[in-house]
Amino acid sequence: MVSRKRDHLVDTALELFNQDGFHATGVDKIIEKAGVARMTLYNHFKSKDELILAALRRRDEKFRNWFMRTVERQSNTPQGRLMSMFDALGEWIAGDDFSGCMFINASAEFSCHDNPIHAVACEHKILILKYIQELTTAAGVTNPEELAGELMLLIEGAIVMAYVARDQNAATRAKKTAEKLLRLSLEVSRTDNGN
Amino acid sequence: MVSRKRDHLVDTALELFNQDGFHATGVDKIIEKAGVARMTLYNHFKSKDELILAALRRRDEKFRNWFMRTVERQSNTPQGRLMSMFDALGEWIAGDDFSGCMFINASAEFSCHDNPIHAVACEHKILILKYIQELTTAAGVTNPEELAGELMLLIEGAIVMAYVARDQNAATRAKKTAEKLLRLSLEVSRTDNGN
DNA sequence: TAAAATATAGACCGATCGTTCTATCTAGTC
DNA sequence: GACTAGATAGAACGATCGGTCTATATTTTA
Repeated sequence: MVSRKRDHLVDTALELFNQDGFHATGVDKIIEKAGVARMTLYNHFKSKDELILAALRRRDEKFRNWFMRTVERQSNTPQGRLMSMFDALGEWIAGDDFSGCMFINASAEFSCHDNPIHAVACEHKILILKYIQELTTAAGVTNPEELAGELMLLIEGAIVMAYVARDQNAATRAKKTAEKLLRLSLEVSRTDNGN
Repeated sequence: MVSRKRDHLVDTALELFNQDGFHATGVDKIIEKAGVARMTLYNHFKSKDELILAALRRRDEKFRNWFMRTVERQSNTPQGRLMSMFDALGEWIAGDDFSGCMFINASAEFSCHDNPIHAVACEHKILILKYIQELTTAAGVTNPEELAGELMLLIEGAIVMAYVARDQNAATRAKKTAEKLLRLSLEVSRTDNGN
């Protein structure tokens, strides 16, 4: 049996970390909100850092699942899905509980690259990038990795501008730009085939 | 006379905040590294938050000055300068003391948008964007605001990918992408003039 | 129903947090 | 040389931090 207390603890911590940050969220607040005894936390996790890691891993799983499912529900073609990414992005950003990207935030608070917390954040970004690469490859462009890297820059940039500078149009602008870049990649692709 | 103690305090705090983050940097560490008495800090600043604000304001001033000076030294034409932005970006990212963008990091730790600290971060991003808009306008494209917004996304995305995911090529990729977008904007511009 | 595992409340730990106070000392001004 | 403003070291404040311990209660499993 997988402990429901443990799950609930991770979910609660996730919410608080997302809202207020990692250092700013004390253990006391977490156990109080979770309605759980202090020792229950420490029986499931060696330390607060371990709880942070567990929360980030859950976040990674939930977010990527939601992202991919949303993208793939909105469109059936690879090209369409590349564009749908930015609709999902916009939906996320417009949500009430949007507090930026938890992994960017985690990296900000745990700057040392050797820190496992930073490593999990790094891994998350790489997994997102890999997913985009799958889509660009399926779209049949000749430079799938290049295009994926470009779209990744747009996504991360939009997250930052939406969160830090409260730019309401960040996702829309990113999408428009992505359309231009996709079109360029397809033109190159067509040219190559025509040779 | 402007207090040198105060200046030194701000510089020291700036360095520590950049390295280790805001919550993780205690007042004790700051005064110890600055070689200054505790009350000297509290005579110049009402609170740690005020010191954080002062540090961020100095960072904004120093960074923007360095950025604009570097860009304008490297090229004389508006178009060249738009591209030079990404060389400066790459130089910054490759530096030993690169710990991501302090303003993104500050936003991560002080998530509430009403917080003056978050507000300063927001202002910084807007000022950078305005500078890019000046360059795109001078470059004579028909969509200067649009292009500036696009380039801003690329810059912020590159910062994030370089810091979170340790992407060594983020600035280079951003530059290549920027070249494509600039070319598109110039083509549109030429087309418009030709009508 | 007995045994084993898990959760509970709450006291307690030492460390650190940001902040204040005091009393002494140093530097610059008249 | 007297006065003033600023800086000093260091004790002390209450609050909170992450983490441990214990003794009791609840649940799960056999």
